[in-house]
Amino acid sequence: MSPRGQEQNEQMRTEATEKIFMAALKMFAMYGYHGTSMKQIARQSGLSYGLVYHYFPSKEAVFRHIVDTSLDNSIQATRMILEKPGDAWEKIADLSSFLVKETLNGDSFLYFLLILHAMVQGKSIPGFLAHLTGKIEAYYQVLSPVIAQAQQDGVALPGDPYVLAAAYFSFVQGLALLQIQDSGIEQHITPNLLMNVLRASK
Amino acid sequence: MSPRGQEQNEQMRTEATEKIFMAALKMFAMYGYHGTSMKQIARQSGLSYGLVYHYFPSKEAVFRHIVDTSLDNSIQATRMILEKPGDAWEKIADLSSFLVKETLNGDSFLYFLLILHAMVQGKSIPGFLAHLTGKIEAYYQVLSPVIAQAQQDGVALPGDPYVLAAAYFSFVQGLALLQIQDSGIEQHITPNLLMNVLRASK
DNA sequence: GTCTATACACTGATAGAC
DNA sequence: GTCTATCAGTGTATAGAC
Repeated sequence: MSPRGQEQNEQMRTEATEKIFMAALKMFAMYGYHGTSMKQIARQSGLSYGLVYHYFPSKEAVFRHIVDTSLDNSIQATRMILEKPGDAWEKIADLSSFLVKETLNGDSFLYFLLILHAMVQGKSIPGFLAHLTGKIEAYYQVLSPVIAQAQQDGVALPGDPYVLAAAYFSFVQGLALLQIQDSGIEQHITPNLLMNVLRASK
Repeated sequence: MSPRGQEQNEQMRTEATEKIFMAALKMFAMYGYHGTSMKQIARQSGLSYGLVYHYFPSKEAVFRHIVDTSLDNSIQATRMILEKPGDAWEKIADLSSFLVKETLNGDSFLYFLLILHAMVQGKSIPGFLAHLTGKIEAYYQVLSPVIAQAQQDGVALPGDPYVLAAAYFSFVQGLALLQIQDSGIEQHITPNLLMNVLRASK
């Protein structure tokens, strides 16, 4: 049999995939699917070109994996914030704070940038956009019941909670676009401004 | 000299460039810069491959021209709406109505899709993002004085009008993203929802 | 598991006939 | 002005040595 233990083998495997994941996330988030080459990913990861193809069958498979994982992580983080105790509007305030501070300026900014690229370029990858849209709708469904509660409390706008959730996340994506421009304006975006999309008029 | 009259020559020229423009707009708006090839543009325009290069020196030149023209048209349309008589909040209502109805669902939807691609892929075209950001800031400057007036009227949120203008247009771009998903939600977005980003709390 | 070398299709751009 | 043919470079993916 192999002189390497099974667990050591496993470790090499996960280490390599982790390196590929981080490199691909960075490159795809910055330059998009068509703007990134497998050569760039290999170089960024520090591994050889062929090794990337040892772990992933194609460039598209890498992209799908990165996008799926990023979305799942984002949804999970959102779900945890909304599941904490407190009234509906407080939860929305917490989420908005998280999104503006942590996500738009912090480390997980790459996630939102990646989703941006995925949505915009989804049409050119057959079957991808439908898959992506399904995942994003799961996002809406996490937020909409909280919005419905806030409506009952009289603090959120009337209207279909699902539509409002979609509008809210659209605004978040729009703010990620603002971040790309790097004009300094994004520093002045407050959680309050984001919450305004959902706030009742009077 | 040439058997063709000068004006006839001119007409062929403008006809061809117009065809290239429309084809490139459609392709770039749908598939982005890196996702579109010159072959596709030529095919879509109905002209030959070589002729595209007769009118434009490079793919990048085509892209820059399309993006610049689209942005200029959008800014011009916005300026015209905001210059009409009426109080500040009415102007914002008119603009929001225009953006939601005409732009996000109408023909000029391609413009916003194109800008989306341009911003997201701008990093991979040297010097392009800075140029683009400059143009978009002109956009903000058209809207911000109207917001300032609405603040004096007590109907708009307090805060830097320029930042609010940036947030407003970010939301519009976010809604264009929603349109890409084609889930039907975008049909339920109202001008009122868009205006909510700027509306005073109470 | 890791690497280098290579096959093969496609892309941007050019040349040159008409 | 319009077209086809072609070049040089790059991209994805694979083969095969270690």
